[in-house]
Parts: sequence; C-alpha cells; structure tokens
Amino acid sequence: MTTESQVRQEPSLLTTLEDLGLRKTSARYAVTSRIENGSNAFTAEELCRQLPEVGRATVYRTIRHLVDAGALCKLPILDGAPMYSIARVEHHHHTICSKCGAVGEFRHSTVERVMRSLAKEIDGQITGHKMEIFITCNSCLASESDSSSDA
Amino acid sequence: MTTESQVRQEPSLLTTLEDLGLRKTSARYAVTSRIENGSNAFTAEELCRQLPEVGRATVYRTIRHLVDAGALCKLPILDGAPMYSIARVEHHHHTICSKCGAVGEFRHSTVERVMRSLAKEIDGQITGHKMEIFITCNSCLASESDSSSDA
DNA sequence: TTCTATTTGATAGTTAGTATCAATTAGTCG
DNA sequence: CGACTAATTGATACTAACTATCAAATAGAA
Repeated sequence: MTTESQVRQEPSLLTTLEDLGLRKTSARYAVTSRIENGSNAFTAEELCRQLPEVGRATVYRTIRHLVDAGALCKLPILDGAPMYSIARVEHHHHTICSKCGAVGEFRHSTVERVMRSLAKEIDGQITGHKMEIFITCNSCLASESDSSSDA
Repeated sequence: MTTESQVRQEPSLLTTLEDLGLRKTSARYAVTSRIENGSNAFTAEELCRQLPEVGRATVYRTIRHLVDAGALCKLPILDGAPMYSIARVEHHHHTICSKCGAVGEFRHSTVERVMRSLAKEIDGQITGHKMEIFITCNSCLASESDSSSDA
C-alpha cells in the first residue's frame, strides 16, 4: 500500500552522508538502503538484526550521523528504544499508532502558530518544540471494526 | 523560586499508593516523600542514589506504580534515562530547559483546540497527544547574559 | 500474638548503546 | 595501475538503565 510515492531514489541517505564529508562504504550503503527500503520507523536494534553483515557499532554510528544531519528523526518511545524515521518534511510532528507502532509525519501551521501564543505563558525563551499524536491508524481501526459498540 | 505553592501536603503520593490497595511501608514512605520534597523532575537513578537505604528494585517498582496511577509523568528524554515529575495538573504538557534540564508543566487551551483541527488532517483516530517545549529557562538565560553578541 | 500475603532488596540477568583498537578499505596522488 | 594514508570497520569489552528472581522480612488482619 502507498508504494507509489516511494520511487524517489536520488537524494538518498547515502548522499547525505557524503555531503557530510564521509566516505561511501559498503556498510553505509547497506544501512542507508535498508532504511530507505524498510518500514517507515525502526529501532536501532531492529536494523542491526536486519543487517547481520554490518557491525552493531557501525549501524549505531551511521544512525547517529544521519540524525545529526537531520535526515533521520529520533523519536523517544515511552517504553523501550527510540525509533527513527526518515525526515521527509523540514519541520514536522509525528503520529504514532498505539496499536501497531506505525509512525507518520505531519505538518500543520496551526501548531506553529500556537507556539507564538504560548511564548507569553512560558517562563524562559522557547528554543524548540515537539509534538506527538497518538492514534489508532486506519488499518488497525479496520481490523477491530467487528465490534461496533463503543462501551 | 515558586516555592510558595509546594506546601500542599495531604494528597501525597503515599496516599496514591494506598488507594491502589498497596501497603504503607517504610520504603514507600521514603521514596514518595523524597519525590515530594526533591527537585521537580528526576530520573530513577537519581532517586536511587538519594535513597541508598532503599533497594533499586523497590525504587523502580514504586515509580512504576505511581506512573501507572497517573500521579507521576514519565517523560522520555532524547539522550538518556526518562525523567519523572509529579503530575499536578490533569492534562498538561512540559517545558524542558535544554541547558539545565529543569522541567515545568503547563496547560493551554489552544493546544487542545488545535487537536480538533488536526483531527481532519490525520488518517486514523486520535487517542492522545503529547507536547514538549524546549526552552532556555530564565535562570540559564541570566547566567549567559554576559555575552551580548550573537555571532 | 499469630498468621499469611505482600513487600523487600541482594543478586544476577537483559537490553541498549558506547569505547577501544587492530585490521581493513576508500579515495587520492604520482 | 600501484602505493599510500586517513577514514572506517567490527569484534570485543564495557557501561547504564532497567527487570526477574526468590529467600527473608514485614504489614495488617484475625
């Protein structure tokens, strides 16, 4: 589903690494292409498991580079390891499905506007913000649609 | 600063534990009163260090009970252990000072209102949300006020 | 006071991630 | 192309943050 818009191949994560002045290695190729072709959000350990041919240290290092470069967002999960997802939109927020863990990205001007009104309420100088919306995603909704009572 | 509103002593965290059907033990007394008299946000390990007479397992267990009961909020920190703070307001958000780590709590109706307009944008059913505002708190601003050039 | 289910905490284990460093490799230069 | 060197890798060992276990201790009821 929704595979149509995933054809984009050029501004790859590998390019991001090169732009940082890092070398193009087979390990980095493996990690970045796995991220790009994998599910939309993942943990570092998941990636390690999917890439047994790449050392753990390298997987972690590569992720860190990508996060530092802003190409990957690290989103802290309440219980367990943080998840990473490709940052497709400059400044954005996340939706996280509480059932299946799917992570989505959205951007809404109202959110940014609220920040300005909050500035008055808050002691200190705002430097950034982060918003997470917990949802039940459509496919999870569909699979639980057999029970139609809302008690 | 703002110590005036911290006098409230009765609906203590210990009472919260009792309300869960748990026993009133000296370990739980130590943990809850330390939380109530300590700084506004803390990590589990900090608490363990401050309470060497209480076993680590008990500290962690007590924290978990309090979080489950909603008396404590667990807020994931990007790098490192999650912090906990007493939940004083029913539904609220957090400010986190990037310099010193101080955590504050706020509530603003606009944030809640934005959620409604977001509901249209987002695929799936919203079940909750969470917002964190990163700030430089006033005391950190004060201590860096010696340098006035922004280069 | 007695009794028992709850609680504790020392210990060992797990998970997630980082530091080390010798061996390997990418990219450059001649 | 071949040599060179700095960047990179990855096995290993380590640390931090927790969780599981279970015998001993204890709270609260009878």
